[in-house]
Amino acid sequence: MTGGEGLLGIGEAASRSGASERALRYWQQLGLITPTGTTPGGLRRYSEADLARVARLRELQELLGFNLEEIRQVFDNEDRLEELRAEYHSEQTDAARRRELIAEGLQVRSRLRETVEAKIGALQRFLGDLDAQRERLQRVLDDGVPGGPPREAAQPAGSRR
Amino acid sequence: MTGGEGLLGIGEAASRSGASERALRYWQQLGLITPTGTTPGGLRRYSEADLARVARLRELQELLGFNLEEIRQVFDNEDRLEELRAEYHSEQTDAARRRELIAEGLQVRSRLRETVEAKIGALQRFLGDLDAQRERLQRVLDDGVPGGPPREAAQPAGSRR
DNA sequence: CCTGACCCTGACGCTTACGTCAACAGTCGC
DNA sequence: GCGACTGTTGACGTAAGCGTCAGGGTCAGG
Repeated sequence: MTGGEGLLGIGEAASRSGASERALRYWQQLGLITPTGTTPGGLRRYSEADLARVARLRELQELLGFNLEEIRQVFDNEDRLEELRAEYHSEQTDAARRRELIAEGLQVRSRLRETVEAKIGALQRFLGDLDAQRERLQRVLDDGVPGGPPREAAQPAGSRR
Repeated sequence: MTGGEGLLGIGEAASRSGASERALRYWQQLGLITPTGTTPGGLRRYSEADLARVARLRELQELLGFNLEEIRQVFDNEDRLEELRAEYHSEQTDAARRRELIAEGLQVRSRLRETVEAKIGALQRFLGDLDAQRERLQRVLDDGVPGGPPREAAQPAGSRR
């Protein structure tokens, strides 16, 4: 076993997360992924939570097409929510303040939700166009290829209705 | 009016498509967008069809997150379909051959369809996670903020079930 | 305490997708 | 056929997001 505790060296963290060591260091430089611990000698030690954060980063990057600056904003939001949760748990936080905190958490998620939904909508329009083309070709095929030729012009999505 | 015919100079084409002149030239260099015509002096002249192709390129780029190489492949497919359509209309093409051509057209679209659908699926998982978080917070809010604190750990999508 | 595996910090390189500028050429209305 | 505008081809610049060294330091096992 390599880890003195449950923490991983950067090599293991890299291979488990699928990212490169260079990327992990770079993301740390940007303040995106900070390893939970460091050895006295200055070696990075990653926790499972760190790996989860890496996975999330890659998801935002590849699925949503966010750049690292946008991802930083998302992370800032989520880290803010962590703070809120901490304050939420504090003894000297009353019910009204707690409602505020939760409301803010909801807002942050709602904003991200809209972005995601817009993207899904666009992709679905795209898919709809594709299906329309497919169906037309399929009909021509089913009809035993009659005189009616398949007409088509490559056009951008959103052309239905 | 600028155009001798229905064709546009690169400036007009750029401002109408929303792309830059530089981008149009660059895309042409990569073989992605070739203006329909050129003047005897070598000036590019863009047709409406060219603009549609530009719009499609930008869609693939921004919506699907494809890079120019991937877009080139999509365009190659579509251009192949154009050829197929041309052959389809030819007099000396018999019914069997036509069926083949249509079948190939369907295949090309099906492949692209899968890519798009995978992406939509991933985004929907993402959205589902987001909604789950929202609902949990909302419930806590509706329940008048009881003792049960909102538990949460930022985790990658695909964690439902 | 020593070796081998792992890791550190610069620092420069590279790719994609254009932006920008220079120097020159084509087009069009009058 | 001239001026104003528009366009052309290089060529170099740039920004993001890392890759890839060099020249060391760290750590666990024996």
